[in-house]
Amino acid sequence: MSAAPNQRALHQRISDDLATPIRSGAWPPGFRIPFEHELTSRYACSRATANKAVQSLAAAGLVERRRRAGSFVARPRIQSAVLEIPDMESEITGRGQSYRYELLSARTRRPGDGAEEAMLGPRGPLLELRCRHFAGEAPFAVEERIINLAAVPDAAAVDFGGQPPGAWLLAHAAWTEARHEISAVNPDRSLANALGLTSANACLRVKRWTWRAGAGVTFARQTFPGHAYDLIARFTPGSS
Amino acid sequence: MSAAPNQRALHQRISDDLATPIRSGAWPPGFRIPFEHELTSRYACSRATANKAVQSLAAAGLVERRRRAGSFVARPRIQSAVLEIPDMESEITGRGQSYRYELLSARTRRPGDGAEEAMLGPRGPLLELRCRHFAGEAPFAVEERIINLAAVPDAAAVDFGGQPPGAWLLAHAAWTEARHEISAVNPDRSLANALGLTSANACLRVKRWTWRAGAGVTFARQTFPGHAYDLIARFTPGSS
DNA sequence: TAGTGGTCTAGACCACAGC
DNA sequence: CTGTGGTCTAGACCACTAG
Repeated sequence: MSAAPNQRALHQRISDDLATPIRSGAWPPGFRIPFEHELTSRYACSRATANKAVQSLAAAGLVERRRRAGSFVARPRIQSAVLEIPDMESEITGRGQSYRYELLSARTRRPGDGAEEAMLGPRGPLLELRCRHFAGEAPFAVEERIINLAAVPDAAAVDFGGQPPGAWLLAHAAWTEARHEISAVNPDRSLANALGLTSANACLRVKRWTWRAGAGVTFARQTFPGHAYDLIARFTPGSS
Repeated sequence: MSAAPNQRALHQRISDDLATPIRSGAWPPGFRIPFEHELTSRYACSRATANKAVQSLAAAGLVERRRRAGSFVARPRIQSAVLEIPDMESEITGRGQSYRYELLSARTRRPGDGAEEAMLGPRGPLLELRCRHFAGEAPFAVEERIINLAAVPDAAAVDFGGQPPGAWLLAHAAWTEARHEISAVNPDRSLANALGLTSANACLRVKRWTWRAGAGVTFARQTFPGHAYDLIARFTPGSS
């Protein structure tokens, strides 16, 4: 006995056994799941193990625990979901299309007073890039990016004609916090032109700021033709 | 000794103490955090407690654990973020604007073969609603909704002129799984009219499907004027 | 007040990956 | 082979709350 998890830890098995009827709906919200002491006898385990199993369900939002009362199936709340933000290249190749990347412009400049870059906080000289991603022959997105060279000095020497800034940054600039804003916009003339659209065509815009240790690392504004791209968000309580 | 967590559990304190230098960036990705046995002596606790502290950081994605090697600060991966999906009313009142709701149409019909409702799976008679949410005097969103009466029979008797379907469903129809799609669209004439726009104005569209026990509960398609609404998504590793 | 979950311990064996 | 994390136990005291 004791640790002998050939396949699956016991606490994991208990947790799965409890999660199944919850996810299937067999145990409705408010249903009282077995007490820990019941689990200890049912599974012939210590209470620490039973506790770990139920705790993990609570952490996943599947159950709510109340002292003296027991643990109860939680009502899913609609307030959040996990948004998948795939890498541009894998998103495109995942659809079976060929991926191509093109640098449109690059320049170094001093920090300005735009609201978007101001969210990065104090910043040094900035590398400003404009590039385009293709899915097959069709433009898939235009990406406008600002890199804070004070936070990522190495970026100044990189040739972003050869690789997308997102890929390089992912490998070379760790961040600790990120924020995204998702909106629908009518592209301005320059953007519409780069995407092969008119400004009457709705576009999906994703803005992303990343910080490290409170200092802004980079800001990206990606614009997708509305007909070409959907963001997917899922919420399955307790993906564990 | 033993359980005496007046304020904060010891494992929580250890976890916080470790998370601080990670989040601040003082400990960079790849940095080896203290071994469990070091924590047991530093905090005068058992290994189970130290383990629980570090485990929670691993669950939050802040650290990666490797046998025989130790636990290391993880590199944040960009692939997902938490999307906040606020309730329509609280979203509007949260901006200091008054909220108003209006039912445009309601009818019961047999299931059809549309792709969106087909995602709900097998379904009985459907309640089809069309309604409008206002922020102050301005239309904020049009919501087109399908409710599977086989899954939520009570909905047939509800007066949705008085309350938005989302609010009623939240209270009366639990779900176990949800999926969202976010896109940018040009509204058709009817939609543009309801929103006080033209079809040249980009709109943000959120589609949401919810299921319970594998059976489709409801489908909602919300359309927002692009200039009026942004979705926000955050990723801060280990919000614990 | 009784009983649930919350937390902790001191020890143990095991699996596995570095060395 | 060594040492780390992974897991487990048998017991304990405490905090909170439902009744």
